[in-house]
Amino acid sequence: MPELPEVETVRRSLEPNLLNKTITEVKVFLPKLIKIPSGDAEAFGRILTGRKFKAIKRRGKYLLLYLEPDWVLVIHLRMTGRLLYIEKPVPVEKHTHFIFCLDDGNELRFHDVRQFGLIYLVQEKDLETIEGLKTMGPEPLSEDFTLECLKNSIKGKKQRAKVFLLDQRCVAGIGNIYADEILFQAGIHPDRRVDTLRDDEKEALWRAIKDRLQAGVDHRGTSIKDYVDGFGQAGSFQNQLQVYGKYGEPCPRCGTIIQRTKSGGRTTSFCPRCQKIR
DNA sequence: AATTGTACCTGTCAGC
DNA sequence: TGCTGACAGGTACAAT
Repeated sequence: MPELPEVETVRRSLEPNLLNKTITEVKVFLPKLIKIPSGDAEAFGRILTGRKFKAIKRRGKYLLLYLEPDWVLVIHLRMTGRLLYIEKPVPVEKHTHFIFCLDDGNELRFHDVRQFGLIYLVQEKDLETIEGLKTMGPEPLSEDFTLECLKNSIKGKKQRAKVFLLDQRCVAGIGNIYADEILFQAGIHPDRRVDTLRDDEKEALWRAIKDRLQAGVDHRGTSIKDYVDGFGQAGSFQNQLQVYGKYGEPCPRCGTIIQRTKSGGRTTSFCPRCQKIR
């Protein structure tokens, strides 16, 4: 589910509520989601209890909750994960797998219908033991992500454009929705090999990556089924989508029927006229 | 080394 | 009203 804009929206909604709060109790209902320390709910709860949140960050699609003095609770929401700050008494739902009780009397809950979410508890010096974080590509909304940076990332690769965008080692945080929207805006066919892109096309791709992800953040994410922010609020970027999930409908730019294919095992929607393979 | 397939789960929706 | 199969914002791992 959540891609960079959704995870960033969750981060922003949680940050003011968690900063300087202390965890008073941890309830674990599904230990298998704890990857480090592997399935160990007892150690997980023991280490977290009594610790205070000192920073709430994001890297790609990972949320990084920093605790004093040097622990990091790393959470990946995968497809259907939700992190919710609960202020009023709410019954524990069927798919609530973790509850972090806070010293303000409120709770942080992790909820995940499909149970794909991943949770790690590591010390700061060990963040790189999380393979996905260690190999993560550049952060696309940072100032460091220049056109040159994208060109460097493309260098030596022969992937098709859609697969390239979905590969977290190439660029961080892009998933199936934003990949389709980025390629449409850039006018690039999803099956185009990245090593055949001209300079002007690389620049269009770079601009579209920045523009579509920023637009997603500005609209507080895309809520199609499950995604909500830390307050349970939906985003609105689903109203701005041009091609994602719109196969069979006319292209908003030229009216040609949007086609559907598979790239890297994922359903892909694109306009065969605006996104020529060339 | 790079690519493709499969596994992990539950829920929803279309078609019969 | 079932039942079945396809599909869903993702990635880790095995197989090729």
